[in-house]
Amino acid sequence: MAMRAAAAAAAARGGLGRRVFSTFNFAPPPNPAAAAAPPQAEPSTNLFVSGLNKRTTTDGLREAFSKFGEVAHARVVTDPVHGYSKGFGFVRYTTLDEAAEGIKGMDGKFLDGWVIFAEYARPRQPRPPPGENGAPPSPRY
DNA sequence: AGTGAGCGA
Repeated sequence: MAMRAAAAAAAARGGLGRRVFSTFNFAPPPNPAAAAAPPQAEPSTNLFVSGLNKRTTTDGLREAFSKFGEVAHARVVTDPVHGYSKGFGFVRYTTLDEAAEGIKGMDGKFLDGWVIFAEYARPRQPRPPPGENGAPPSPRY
C-alpha cells in the first residue's frame, strides 16, 4: 500500500535499496584534471628547477644553466625569514630554444652534489593586488 | 638539521 509504494519510490530514486550486482559500468575514466594539468607545462622561456642543494645560490644556478644559453633571470627561492634555500628555483632564458637546451642539458644532472630536475615552469600565480598603503613591490622582470 | 616534494617577494 502506501508504505510499499513509498519504499519502491525511494528505491527507484537510488536510495537505500540500491544494489547493483552486475553491471558493465566500466567507468569511463574521466580525468579532466590530467588533461587540463599535464605534469609538464607547455614550453616557455621560464624553467622550474628542483632538487637543489640547500646551499646552491642564485649565482650557482645561473652559472650552471648559462652553459646552455643566455640566462635572463635566475632565482633560488629562499625563505624570507630564515634566509635558507627552499631547494628549488627558477631560470629564465632569453629564447625558447635556449630553454629547451637548458632542460636537456641540466635535467637529471648534478649540481653541488644533488641531482636536479629542470622543467618548464607553470605560469605564475596572479599577482596580489597592491595594497593601498605600502603597496608591495611587484616582481621585477 | 639543511631532515628533500615542490612552482617564486
